[in-house]
Amino acid sequence: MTESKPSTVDAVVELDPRVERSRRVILSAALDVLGDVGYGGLTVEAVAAHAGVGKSTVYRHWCGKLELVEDAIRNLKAAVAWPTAGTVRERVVIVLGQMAESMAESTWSNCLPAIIEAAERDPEVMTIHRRLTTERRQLLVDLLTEGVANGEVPHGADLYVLADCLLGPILLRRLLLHEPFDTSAVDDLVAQLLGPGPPHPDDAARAS
Amino acid sequence: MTESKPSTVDAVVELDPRVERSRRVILSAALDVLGDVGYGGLTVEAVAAHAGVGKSTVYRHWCGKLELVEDAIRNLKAAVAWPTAGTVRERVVIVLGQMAESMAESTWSNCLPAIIEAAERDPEVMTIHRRLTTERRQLLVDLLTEGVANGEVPHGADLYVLADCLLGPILLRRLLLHEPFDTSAVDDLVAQLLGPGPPHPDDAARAS
DNA sequence: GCTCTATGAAACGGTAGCGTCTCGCTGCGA
DNA sequence: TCGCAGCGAGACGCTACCGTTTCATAGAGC
Repeated sequence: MTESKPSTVDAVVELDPRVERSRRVILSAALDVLGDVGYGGLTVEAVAAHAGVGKSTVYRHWCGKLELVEDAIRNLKAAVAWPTAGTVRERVVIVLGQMAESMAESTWSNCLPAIIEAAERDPEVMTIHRRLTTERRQLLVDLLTEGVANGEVPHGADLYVLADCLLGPILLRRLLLHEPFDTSAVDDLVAQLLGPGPPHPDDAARAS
Repeated sequence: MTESKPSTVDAVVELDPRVERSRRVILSAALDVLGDVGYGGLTVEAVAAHAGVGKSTVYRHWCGKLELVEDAIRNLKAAVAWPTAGTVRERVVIVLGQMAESMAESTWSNCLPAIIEAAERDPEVMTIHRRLTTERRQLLVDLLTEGVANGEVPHGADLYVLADCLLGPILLRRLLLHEPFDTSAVDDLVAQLLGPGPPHPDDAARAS
C-alpha cells in the first residue's frame, strides 16, 4: 500500500530503530483507521489496536488524536508518476487518468472525506491539506503553461481555472455523485477543455 | 421500537402544532450542529440543547442520531432561484454565481463536509445526498441542452461532463483549496467552457 | 373548564474513549 | 555481556454520551 518514507519532519537522526518502526506503523494504521471510520470516529485506541501496538506507545510519540492525525496526513503521499515525455495534451490525459484511478482506489481517496472533514474543524489540518492540494495543482498549471507556450493551449485562459476545470469534475464525481470517472470520461473532459484533439499530435499548430 | 414517520417533510397534516414545532426546530438545530462539529462529533444531547428542547423529545421522534441526521439532510433545501429569462449563457452565469455564493456562506455549505463524511459511512445518507446532487446537476444539464438546441453550446459535447466542469471547480475551491470562488472566476469559468463570448453570444460557430 | 398528550427536566445504569500510570519484558547499543 | 530505553499490556479514574424512565407542567382541542 503506502510505502511511506520516513521523510516527515525527522530531519533529526533516529537512534533507535524501534522508535522509527513504531512511528511508521502507527502512522500507517492511523491512515487506515481514518479511511475506515472518519475523523470523528477515529480513536487512539483503535489506531493502536490496528497497528498492533500498545496505547501507551502512541501517547509516547504524540500528544493525542489531533497531532497524530496531522502527522498522518502529512505523510500521505501522492502515488502519481509525473510524465515528462509526450505532448502537453498527452501528459494531461495521463495525469488525469492517474488522478481518476487513484480517486477510485487509494489510501488518499479513502481518507479524502475524512481529511476534508478534519480540515473543516482544525486549522492546522486545513493548512496541511491546502498545501498538498495546491502543490499538486501547481504541477498541472505548470504543464498547462508549457502548453500555452507551444500553442497547445489557447492564450488568455486563466490556467488556474482551467486546472480546476480538469480536476474538479473528478472530485465532484467521487465526493458528491459517488460514481466512477473512467478513461472515456477523461477523454471527454480533455476534449471539452483543450479542444477536440486529433489522435495525431503532429498537428499541434492549431489555433483556428 | 420507535416508529418512523412515513413522511419526513410536510406531506402529512400534523395535528398537534407542538409536534410540528418540535420537529422543525430540532431538524434545524441538527443542521446547525452538523455544520459546527461534523457528523462524528454530533450528539443527540447537543442537538437537543441547541434546539432548546429536552433530550427525550428528540428520542420521541427519532430512533437516534442516524435517523435524525438523515431526516435533517433530507430537509436541506437549495436556496437557488432558477432563472427562466435570458440567454442560456446568461442563465448559466447566474446559476454558477448563486452556486458560488451559497458555497461561500450557507447552511448547505457548512454542512457539506459533514454530509460528505456521513455519506461515506452510511449508505442511506449517500443515497439522499446523491439524489440531491443529481437533481441539481440535471437542471444545469437541461439548461445546457437548451443551449445546444439554440446553438449557444457546441454540439457533440458530453453535457454531463460539461456540467461537472462548471460545478467541479467551485466544489474544489471550497473543499480542497478553501479559497473563495468569486464572480470574476465564474466569468472565466464560463468563458473557458462556453467559449470567449462577450455579452454577445454570436460566436457560436467554434467547433468547425 | 376539562381532558389529553406532548413536553422539559432530570435521574438512571451502561458503554466507550480519554490520558496517566505501573510493571515486567526485550531489543538495542555500548 | 550489561544497562538502558522503548515496548505491550492493562488497570485506574474521569468524562461524555447513550437510550430509558419518571414526573410535573402546560398547551391543544373539545
